[in-house]
Amino acid sequence: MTEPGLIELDPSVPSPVGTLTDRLFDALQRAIVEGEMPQGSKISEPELARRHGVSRGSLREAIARLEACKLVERKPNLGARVVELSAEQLIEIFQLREALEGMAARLAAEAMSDAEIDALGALLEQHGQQIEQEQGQAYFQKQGDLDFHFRIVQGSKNRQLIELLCEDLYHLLRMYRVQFGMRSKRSRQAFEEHQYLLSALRSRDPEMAELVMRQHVRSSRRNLEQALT
Amino acid sequence: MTEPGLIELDPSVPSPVGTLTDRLFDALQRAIVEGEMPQGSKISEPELARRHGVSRGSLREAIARLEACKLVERKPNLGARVVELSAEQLIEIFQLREALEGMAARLAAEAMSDAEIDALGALLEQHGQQIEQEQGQAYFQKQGDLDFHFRIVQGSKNRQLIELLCEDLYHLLRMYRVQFGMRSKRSRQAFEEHQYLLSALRSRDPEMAELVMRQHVRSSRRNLEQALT
DNA sequence: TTTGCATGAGGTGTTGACACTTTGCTTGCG
DNA sequence: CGCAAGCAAAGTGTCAACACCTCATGCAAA
Repeated sequence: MTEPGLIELDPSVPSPVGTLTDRLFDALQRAIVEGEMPQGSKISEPELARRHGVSRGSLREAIARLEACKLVERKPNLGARVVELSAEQLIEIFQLREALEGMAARLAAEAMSDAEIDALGALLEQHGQQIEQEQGQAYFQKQGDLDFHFRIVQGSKNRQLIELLCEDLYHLLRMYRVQFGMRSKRSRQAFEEHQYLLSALRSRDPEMAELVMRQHVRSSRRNLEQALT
Repeated sequence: MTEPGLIELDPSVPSPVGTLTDRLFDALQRAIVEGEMPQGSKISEPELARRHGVSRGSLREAIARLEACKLVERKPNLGARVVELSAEQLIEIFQLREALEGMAARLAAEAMSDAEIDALGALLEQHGQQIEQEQGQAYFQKQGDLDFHFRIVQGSKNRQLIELLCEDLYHLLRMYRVQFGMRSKRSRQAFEEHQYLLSALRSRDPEMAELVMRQHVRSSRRNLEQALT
């Protein structure tokens, strides 16, 4: 009954965007990050495939991508397991971040447009108000922290950096945050450091931007190391 | 006729180590890096599967891993292509290296054992002799350069760094080297810089090690930028 | 001649089934 | 009673076939 040249847009079925494997990957990534699939739990391909109503082939491709993101580990003939998060690995990731985001800040100081920097300033102002009003809401702060770092990385305009941090590492980080229930009390100090970084960007000072960002990430790491021992 | 408890080791059939997808991945990775599959060339799944004598399912899993390594790009319903290498991307990769290997050197200055540092010194001595004798053989030098950097990264003892650099980025780098036919004339200077780094490691000076490594990578990048314009 | 649509071939996305490996349990022997 | 060999069930690795999409070729109409 549908006109052959017309496209049906049914809002109740939210456009099946992308391939089936893509959607599976997104769903599983979210499930793992949110902790719905516990750390170290075994992944049974037949069961998962049945629960999601797809075939094992598609599922296996999605799992392969998850493996590339370091969210699952697979051993030949033994199957896949959700990664086990250790304090050591978290430290290692923060060392990575110190190097990568430091470089991102350095590049951003030259590559970001004035408009982007202004938008970043607006975001920070908003964060400041949130801190004033609801000091208990550490969750939003954490999300805001990631937003801030996200924009710096985007501002570097370095595609390698962007993909590496935004499509792999940040998901891992969110997973740690959710599962360790991390809600640090340095939100005020972090907010100040963010403002220092904004100043460095406004001054178009790459050296200073990198220095501040590295110090910022390093402080977070030290704070973690203390909390984890 | 074979003893049930004995394992047959037939040298003519070089031990089918790992899964079929693993071997396919290795073979394709090599083929792409060596340039046997030209940049930007389309990958026809049926044809490749037939040429390697495997099914499309296994091949697709291997391709998915190659995509994670940034060696191929895939668009839904359009298929996979070998990546196109651009000068801009190469620059971006060197910016990544500056940050990552700088951090690796910093960590290595504290984490490497004395024995590892001594072995590194021996390797450098060997490189020095090669430079004296056969100055035309830039190929071995390049391989040697990668060996050197490889050991530093291993020495950082940071698993995230090691996997990221040694299992993904260095393959991309080798691809650029092979396909751009890069044989720089800074091998003597690079050799000197390697020796400075060794000194910093021997002194157990993380700050200095990072500084020297970053300067080293930055010099390579500048040299490239000049050669590519 | 040019534009537009239909049609076919090739290729990708997805599926269900088969073969081999691992694992836990059972069974028989020391 | 303990232990090793073997057996069965579940799970992974691999394959061949089906469904849908894309692109190119050719035909028809303006």
